[in-house]
Amino acid sequence: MSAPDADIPQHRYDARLANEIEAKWQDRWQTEHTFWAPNPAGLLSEGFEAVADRKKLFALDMFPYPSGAGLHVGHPLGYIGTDVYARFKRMTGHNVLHAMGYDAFGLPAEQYALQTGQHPRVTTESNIATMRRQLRALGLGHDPRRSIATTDPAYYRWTQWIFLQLFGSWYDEDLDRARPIVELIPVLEADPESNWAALPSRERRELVDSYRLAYLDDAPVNWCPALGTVLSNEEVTPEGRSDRGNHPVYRRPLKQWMLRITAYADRLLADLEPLDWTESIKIMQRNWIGRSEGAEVDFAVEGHEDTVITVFTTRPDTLFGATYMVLAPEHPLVDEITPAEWPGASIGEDINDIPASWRGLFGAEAGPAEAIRRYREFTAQKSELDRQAEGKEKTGVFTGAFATNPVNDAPIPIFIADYVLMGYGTGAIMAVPAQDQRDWDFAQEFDLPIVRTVAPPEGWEGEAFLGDGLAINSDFLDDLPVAEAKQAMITWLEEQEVGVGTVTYKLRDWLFSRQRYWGEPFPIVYDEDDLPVSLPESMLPVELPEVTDFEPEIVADDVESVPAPPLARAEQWVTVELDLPQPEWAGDAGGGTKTYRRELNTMPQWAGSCWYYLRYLDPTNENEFVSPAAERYWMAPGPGGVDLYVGGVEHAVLHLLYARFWHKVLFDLGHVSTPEPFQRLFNQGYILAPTFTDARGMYVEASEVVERDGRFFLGDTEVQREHGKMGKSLKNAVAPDDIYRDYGADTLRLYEMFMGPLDASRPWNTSDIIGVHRFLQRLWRNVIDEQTGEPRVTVEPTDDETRRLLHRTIDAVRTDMDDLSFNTAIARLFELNNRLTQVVAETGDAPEEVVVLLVLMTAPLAPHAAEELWERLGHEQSLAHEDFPTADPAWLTVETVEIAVQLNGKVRARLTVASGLDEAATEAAARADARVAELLDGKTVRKAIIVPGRLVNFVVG
RNA sequence: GCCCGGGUGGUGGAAUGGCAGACACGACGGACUCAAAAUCCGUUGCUCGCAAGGGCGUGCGGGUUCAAGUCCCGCCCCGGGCACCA
Repeated sequence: MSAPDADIPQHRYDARLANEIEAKWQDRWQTEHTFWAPNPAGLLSEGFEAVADRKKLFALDMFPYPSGAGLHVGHPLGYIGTDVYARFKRMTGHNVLHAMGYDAFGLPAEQYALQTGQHPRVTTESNIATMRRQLRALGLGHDPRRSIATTDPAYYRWTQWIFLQLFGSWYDEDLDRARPIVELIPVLEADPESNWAALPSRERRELVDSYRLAYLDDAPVNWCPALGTVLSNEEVTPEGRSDRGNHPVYRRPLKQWMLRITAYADRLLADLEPLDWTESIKIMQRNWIGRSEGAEVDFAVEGHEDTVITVFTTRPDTLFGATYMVLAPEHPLVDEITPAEWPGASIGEDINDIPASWRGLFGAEAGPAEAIRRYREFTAQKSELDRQAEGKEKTGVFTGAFATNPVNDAPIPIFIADYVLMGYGTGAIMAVPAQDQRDWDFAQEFDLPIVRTVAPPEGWEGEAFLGDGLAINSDFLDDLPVAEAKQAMITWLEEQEVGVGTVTYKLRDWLFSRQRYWGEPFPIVYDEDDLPVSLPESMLPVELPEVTDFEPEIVADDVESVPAPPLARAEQWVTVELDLPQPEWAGDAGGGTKTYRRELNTMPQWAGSCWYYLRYLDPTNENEFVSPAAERYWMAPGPGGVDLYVGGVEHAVLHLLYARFWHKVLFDLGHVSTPEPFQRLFNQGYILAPTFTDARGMYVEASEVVERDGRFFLGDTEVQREHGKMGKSLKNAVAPDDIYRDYGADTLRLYEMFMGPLDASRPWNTSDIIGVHRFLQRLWRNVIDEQTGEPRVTVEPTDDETRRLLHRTIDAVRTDMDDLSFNTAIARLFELNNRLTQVVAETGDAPEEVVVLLVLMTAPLAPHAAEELWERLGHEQSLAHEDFPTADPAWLTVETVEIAVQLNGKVRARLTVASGLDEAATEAAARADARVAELLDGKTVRKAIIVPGRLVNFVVG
């Protein structure tokens, strides 16, 4: 770059020429529709006959959010990987679908609107344009007709339609699948408990609503009054404040839309097994679903004949060791069971009969109710951070009530404590300190009895024993190992009707509404009874109303204030006159034109990304979300689903779980033909880069830091180097545009693929880029005369050795490409090209038989340069659909091989022998070698290990 | 704390239990050049040795095996996930 232009040959492959070539081919691919993937039928079927006999391949990237900051070089790693794979598959007999769309709803555009008054749609469209430009410059082979944005009404119309499918169905536990809601009515009619026939219309609707896969519930949400919105858990800091603005965030119940994902817990778990995903992602999903087998046990409360407290336990076998009980502080039965006075005090005995610690931290004198009230106050104001900092420190308070242990009728005290969570199991536990460490810690703190019911191993000096052992102190369970004891206890509980074997999940139903503007409106209105009514399909899409003021309604910064979603500001839109048909089963309610109130919440950002891959299949269909023909063609063959899905591990749980859930609902309702959406999932690594922090620990702009003698400076101040994921927040982003400018897009593609295996994170190092750039330059120079720009190839056959390397390379590159091992594929191409460079140096020309195949092999990785070489070699058509080279088996064999000769496992000599020798011949050849004979001289060979073609190991005495 | 990944030259990385370090960057030497850049050729794990040749070497300590980066056991460190889930 520093040399004067006059010194550079006009046709050298440098950044200038690369940019020219790249712009040219990006235009040609666009005008020639090179990457249009034909559907079998319908609007996008043009050209299908030509590929009808090919296999389909659906390669997919995780849906990007078009950020205003533009891309950095870390973003496209996965996109390049899928593009290389897609191009390779296109050259090996596949009809390849590869497209890119934009997950464009979401908070950043809305917050930008708050600051500037610019409508989120304007911001979003501008961001999408920027991202399209940056991705186009990478030469990605996407079908441009299939590029969609979630914010497009023609797209979110179908997101709303899918919501209507969820709203319009229920989960049949007997058939273990979702069914249309109309099929619920006969079930309710047949159920004597439902009393269906006698129910008035409103109660029928409420009953049916309680079965829907999309239902309304009072769910606790992260409500931030200062920002006027709910926040996702990710947007709340560990201190319980808003990530943006540091405002207080409160947990408070609000009526919210919920999706019944828990109905699918078992299927989401079981169907994970056969998928071609990494085990670690499967484990993360399994943990998130959190299936636990155990039992529910009913405990009677002393003095309250009609009250039972149900606990969930995974260890019913330890019931004899349950010496107390704990409820979550907010458990609904707490107030009911709490007596007016501490036991003992009421009959004139000394209040001090109850250990002081049981009576809580404050307010003991005023009785148990006050002690509980104070404890609840104390736990409510504890932040998440406090709770973590306290670690095992257990707090709680005695309710004053006792329960009866059903196995031995022993009275056991009932406590409340914040180590029991209302959100899991039944919100109540039987505490077994001998077999549970948390219960042990609590028992120590509160001087509660500990009864071992599983014999710990000899010499056990630990506290709670969680391992397997024989039951003790457990009457009819004694001497049974844990698994058998569990089963025996469950049988007993069920016989006595005081418990039942059951399964519990950590997975919660999905809170699906947000008090935001920039999201999909719900296709729901409310009638005069405040019950939800779905809008008919013909009214879709429900378009976002235009508002000019995005400022949320700032209300008092306290827990009680009621949120007003931004859509409430669209006053003309909020109410609507409609004549909506009532379902027959709802009886005589409604009908006729009425005033309805619209749902003012919007859907969360996950909604659009739950099904975008299906819309890629048939993006312009105005009658269906996807045509059955297109869906079956691209999704159904083989094991079913997307053939390759590449994305970051940050979506290991939420997106992948939500999308699988929606897919299963659509599957149950007959809209898609496979139970799982993504057959093969591949997680690409991150691009890391050095970060620099100043004395205050703040990140400084990495590009402005200079190194001097191994130390780093920003101006005159020294800064500390660390490493982190590349990104705006760490101020270490490298823009792809800079790399295009200095080297070209092919070099960037090749570098990102060469850095290391696709699934590993790797540090960005701009100085390494020159290596892959040199490869392209050398390849170019081997094919093209740098002075004239004309090809310099010969039809003369090459030498046998080069030809063998050529075919070995083809063989290896094919395997590597299939395995997504692009870094080793590139290394193979380097080797072949280096050999070609030697041949050119020796003979003055490049043999065409090598050049043609090398160019084709390079094409998936560096497509622009390969296309240009291909054209200059005399081809008129793009090589995108050419056949990838096939190795000739005749040239994969070698005449001689070098084998190692070891003595006692150490290599002492190497020798060249004919290939294909058997063991005896190999040993004979080794012994015949002079050097080996010398080594073996005077030694006794006790054993000889022969690995033909590899090595001989003489074990000598 | 629990559950996953991962520790290989100066650097990124490569190796179906069978010759550790392919390929690339960097460094060093050479050719070309007035010179530099670019390009091309060579050397490059550490170490002892003039050499021939030897010793050591894949986070640490053991083990299995004719043979271990790879398999087993016990640790250390780094990255990620979950976290009072009964």
